[in-house]
Amino acid sequence: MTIAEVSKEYNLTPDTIRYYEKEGLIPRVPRNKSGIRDFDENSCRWIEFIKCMRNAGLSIEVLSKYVKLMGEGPKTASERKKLLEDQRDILLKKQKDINETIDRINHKIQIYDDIVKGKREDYILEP
Amino acid sequence: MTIAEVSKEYNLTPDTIRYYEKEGLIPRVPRNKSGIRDFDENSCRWIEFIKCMRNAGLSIEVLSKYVKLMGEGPKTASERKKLLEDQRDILLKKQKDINETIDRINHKIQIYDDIVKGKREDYILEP
DNA sequence: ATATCATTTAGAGTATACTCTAAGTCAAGT
DNA sequence: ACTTGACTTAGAGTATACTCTAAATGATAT
Repeated sequence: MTIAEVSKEYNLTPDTIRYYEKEGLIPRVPRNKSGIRDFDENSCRWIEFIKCMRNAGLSIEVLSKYVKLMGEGPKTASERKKLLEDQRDILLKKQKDINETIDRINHKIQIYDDIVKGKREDYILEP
Repeated sequence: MTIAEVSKEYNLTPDTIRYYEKEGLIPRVPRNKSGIRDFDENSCRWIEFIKCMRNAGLSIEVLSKYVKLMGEGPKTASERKKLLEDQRDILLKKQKDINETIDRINHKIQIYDDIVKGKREDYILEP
């Protein structure tokens, strides 16, 4: 698979994919004789995995560290576990923050709905 | 309330608070005769609100827009409602992404736990 | 009166994560 | 042979959100 195909498949620009490889977010992608990347299934799985993690907000630095540990073999398993636990805890916190914010926003939407329908007066400058 | 007190109360640096005011994330804070900010209850409520929104990931640009609309009075109520609905939809998507990622991470943690306990072999370079 | 300390501003600097540019290589089509 | 078009690289540029610096001002303590 060429970088253009992978780009389309995962909706990431070729630049981003190359950047991810350079930063070590995905292990070295196989190349053909002229040095052009030829993504195999494993590379694609990595890209999908990294995209998922990035969508949730994990940093380039953390993901790079994780891939590095993967490359160092079984002896890093417990360190990888710790890293994932830390990131999960951060995501659980983020989940809480987002839930709280959604609730507040929904409450405000309700108020604006009332205002728009003339059932309520608008606020002044209060949040 | 001085900026130092507000900084402590909401765990934001004075620089960040000044930056938020400059970018219009909070309406103009009252000043004393020598030009020093003297945060009243309304300013504090705004800061708490903005902090909550920023924690959930709403951008400076969007929040600045929202505060600007607030300042323009009741006629912008429906525009504000639309803005909040858009942001809520983004947060709902983010929530989904995070849930998916937490599930995947938990699954991996389980696998690493087995590996660390010698119940399973480590993977090679698969995500 | 003077030193100390918090505050103010404008504007420069930093971190993160891309995104673009320029110059070059290579395979395929005409 | 030559153009086209996709790919390559290093490195510069951009967007976002702070964070720091420097110089000035004002209130308080000695």
